[in-house]
Amino acid sequence: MSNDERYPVGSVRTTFRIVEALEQRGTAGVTELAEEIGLSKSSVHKHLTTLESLDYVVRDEGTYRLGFRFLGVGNRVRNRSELVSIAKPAIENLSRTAGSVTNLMVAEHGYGVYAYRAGEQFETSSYLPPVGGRVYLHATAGGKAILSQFSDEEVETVLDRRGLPSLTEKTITDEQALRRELRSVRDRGLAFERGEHLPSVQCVAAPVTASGRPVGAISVSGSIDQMSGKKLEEDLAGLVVSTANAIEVTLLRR
Amino acid sequence: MSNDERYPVGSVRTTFRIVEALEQRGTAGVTELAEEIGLSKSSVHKHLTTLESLDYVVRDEGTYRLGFRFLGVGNRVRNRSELVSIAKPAIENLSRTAGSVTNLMVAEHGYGVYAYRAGEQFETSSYLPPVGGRVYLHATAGGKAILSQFSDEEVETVLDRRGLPSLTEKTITDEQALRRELRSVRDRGLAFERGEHLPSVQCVAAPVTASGRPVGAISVSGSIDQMSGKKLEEDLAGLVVSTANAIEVTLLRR
DNA sequence: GAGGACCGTTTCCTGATAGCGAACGATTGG
DNA sequence: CCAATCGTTCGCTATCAGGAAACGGTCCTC
Repeated sequence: MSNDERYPVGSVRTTFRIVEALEQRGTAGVTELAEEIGLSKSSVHKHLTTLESLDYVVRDEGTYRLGFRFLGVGNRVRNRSELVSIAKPAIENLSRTAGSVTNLMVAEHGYGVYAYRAGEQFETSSYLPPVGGRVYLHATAGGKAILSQFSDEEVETVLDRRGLPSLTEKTITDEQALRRELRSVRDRGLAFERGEHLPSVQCVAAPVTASGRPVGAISVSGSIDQMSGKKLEEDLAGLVVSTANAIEVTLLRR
Repeated sequence: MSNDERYPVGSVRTTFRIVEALEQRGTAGVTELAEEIGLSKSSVHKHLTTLESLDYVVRDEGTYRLGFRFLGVGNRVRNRSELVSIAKPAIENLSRTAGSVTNLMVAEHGYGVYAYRAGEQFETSSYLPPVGGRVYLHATAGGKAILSQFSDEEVETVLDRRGLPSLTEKTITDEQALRRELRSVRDRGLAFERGEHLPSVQCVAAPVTASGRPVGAISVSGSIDQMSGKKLEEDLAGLVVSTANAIEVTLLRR
């Protein structure tokens, strides 16, 4: 076992390597997984047997796949979050008035995670990161909205961990440029995303804070031909900010 | 570690014990978890550190909670399922025409799992099992619809594993009575649930099969005062059956 | 403000075990 | 019909998962 300081229980790391390989492939066999992970067949088999007994993996005629139990855990995590339950009706409203996809993003481990989304039916053309999916904070409107409320040191920690990878030709990859952008976001209370994450996706977001700390961000996204110019920069921007404010007020009154 | 044949990698079982304890509590400390699981504080701490490095757990000021990463895994599992992607628009339609909550249930490890739900806004009063939640097959309309397509031996396997626990005073707890009920469900292609799972919930479901095997069930649920008599037994029943049939046809044409 | 109780964390040790290699049936396909 | 490949089983052994105890910090309490 790789005895990294960060993974004191090596076999847990192994198991989640297998889980993540299964997550990517959808369905896979023992040999296939063993080769991918670089483990012996027998070890992989032991892990799969254990995971199956725990109901996290389903054995289907000599092949394996992840079970729906993960869906249960994931939904429980989400439903326990006070922020999500408060933001849910708010962004559903926002989605209806804006006629666009709206998201709640939270930050975790230096990534942004889409915790909830409404109005998926408005976006049929372009591909959006799935709910629960992790994205880079520096390349998304919601991510920049959250980062803008972080201290300089906290931003530094995120950059050290995740870097500034380029996702499209418009992604901000220079740290000084990002710092400038974050100052502007902080001043306006608004973040825009213009093809920095996905080439044809535009986005506007506002941070949600509780007692001075950022707890998430509200965003509206759409394809580049759906929203631009005044609609994006004024109409949608105003809606996003007022929704974020409404959520903040409700968070206080809980 | 308990050296059960079914859990060849004991520490994986330990880790998921911790995950499930965290899932129930929402947030917990090391000592609390160690007492619950019956493990030493240092071991629990090692597991939590590992899980945090893997981004599945979040450390928040000396206390721990599950991360949203589980939501990502769960959604990926769901989105990979061909049945879900086909059933999704169908049960959304069904929900609108019926004006009720509709569900897609699949069977896993002898339990029923709600894989997808539409029209949650129609049900504000009574509590419904969450999406991803696991329920007993013998006590739910969807579960009985699925069981009705199982062979006698398969039903026996499920009963051996999960038993026939009583959930309300109307739950079927006698095996012979259940077998009779399943025959009736098979004959009609329809299953009803009248307070057998939750006292005030009524439900009607139809199985979805692919090449003779049950792959899931479509159901409509509502509180007892919303649906009963003719509405439940004729109108909704017909809609559920035709939706299930439509899904079966699409499954064939994939 | 001193004491104590509790917390999360770290350290060190040791018996249990995670991972390995090899062998075994079952299945497949040339 | 045999060769290849699959999932599975079986012992073995070096490793490590788990335990006990001590540590440093924080929060009450008196």
